[in-house]
Amino acid sequence: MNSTVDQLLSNHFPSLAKFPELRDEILAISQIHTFNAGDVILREGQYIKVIPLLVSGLLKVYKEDLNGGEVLLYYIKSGESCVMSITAMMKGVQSSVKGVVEETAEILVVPAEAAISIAKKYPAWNTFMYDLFSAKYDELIHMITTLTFENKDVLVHEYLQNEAKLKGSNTLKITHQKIAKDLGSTREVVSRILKKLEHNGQVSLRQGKIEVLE
Amino acid sequence: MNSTVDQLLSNHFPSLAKFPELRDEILAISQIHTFNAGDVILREGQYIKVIPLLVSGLLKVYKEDLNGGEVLLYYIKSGESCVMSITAMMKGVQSSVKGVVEETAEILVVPAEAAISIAKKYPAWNTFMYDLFSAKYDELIHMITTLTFENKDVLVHEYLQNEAKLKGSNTLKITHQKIAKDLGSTREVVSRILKKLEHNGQVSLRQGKIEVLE
DNA sequence: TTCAACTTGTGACAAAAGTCACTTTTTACT
DNA sequence: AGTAAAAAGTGACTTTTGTCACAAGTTGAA
Repeated sequence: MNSTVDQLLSNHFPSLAKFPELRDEILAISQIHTFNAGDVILREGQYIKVIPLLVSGLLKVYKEDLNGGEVLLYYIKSGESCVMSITAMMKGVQSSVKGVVEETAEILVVPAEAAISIAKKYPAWNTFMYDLFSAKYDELIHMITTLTFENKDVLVHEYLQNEAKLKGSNTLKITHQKIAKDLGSTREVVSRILKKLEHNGQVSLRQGKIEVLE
Repeated sequence: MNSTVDQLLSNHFPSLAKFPELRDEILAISQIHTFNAGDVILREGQYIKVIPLLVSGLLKVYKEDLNGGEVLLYYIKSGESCVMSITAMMKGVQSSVKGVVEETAEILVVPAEAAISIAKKYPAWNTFMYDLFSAKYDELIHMITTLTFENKDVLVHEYLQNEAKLKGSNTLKITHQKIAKDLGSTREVVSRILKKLEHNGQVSLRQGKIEVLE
């Protein structure tokens, strides 16, 4: 029984699934849920009751600003979990970020208490988390260097390249307004940068659609 | 024997020291070293051979830019360790950041292999690391929101407040040039912002010295 | 097809940040 | 006291980013 979840775990979280006891324990206490694009699965100020293991789809993690703005911090893709949920859970504090489903996501949901007990028993779980922490640190630090040393056109370009890579398509269905919101900028600024990128042959623009050429 | 290190561990890392076996294991394999202001104890591209536990003093962690610039990412203070060292060590990759001693630092040095084996045996070690990861995440994310939503004057002001807090004094011995370098900006820009802050009564300026008033 | 909603374009301007060249002040030392 | 080095001030200018107001285009549904 439960062979489907078993397979999902083996396919998408091999570093966890290769330890039979750990795998069995996760299978015993987790449930699979599907969320749709636009669903907000984690809100700022919310307490962490579950740890998500993303089997398929794509999430975006945002930090909200006081004045209604928000910045995209990083993505969570298949085979990953939410580092901010982990740390908030371990400390028993509220989430300081927002998690939004970008592409229909199948999520293996592990109850928080179970995750804590697993973390104590299985080094592999911690190793998995360390790797994840590390990857997200690198992303945050890269973002800081881009914000510090580069102009917005680099920020926009890297955003588009990231989107293309994570969505597995160079043709993005996205508006200038959405890009501006993700980057904490304004539509006009993004529009002008996109025109510049198009002029440089880096993208090709159509209404509601951007093709990433390089 | 070794009662000094024992005390340092108990005083500065209570969450680790309260577990006798863990404490003894750390004492058995760690050494205490003193570093002076200006010492670079971790370089970009360097492999991680030790995990530092900071007993006293203050470190600054920088990300270097291709064009000779650098940004201050966060501080490491007494009772903390270096998260980037931990993650780089666990993954066996080179350091992507630079660690510089800001104030004379006593550091308990744990060999990397020992740290790995400790992490497997003692949940408390991992809990300590999770807390640390969490704290540094918060700092990085706050930096990203400041860079995204605020002007440089807020960045400079927060920098000064941080320096004052971490150094335990509202009178900072620092030049405009140094601030500019830490923030990845230029001296003139920082000088003008400082003048503005002084005009607002938030700081008081003298050559090579800044008093943080609020 | 025709309109309404959404999306993008654009010019004019303001504000913020960076650059350059040079002066003035302060400090530390002979 | 005199002086060189370091630190800070400053004006003029450029570039980048943000803001505002409105025009023009695209799209999908009635």
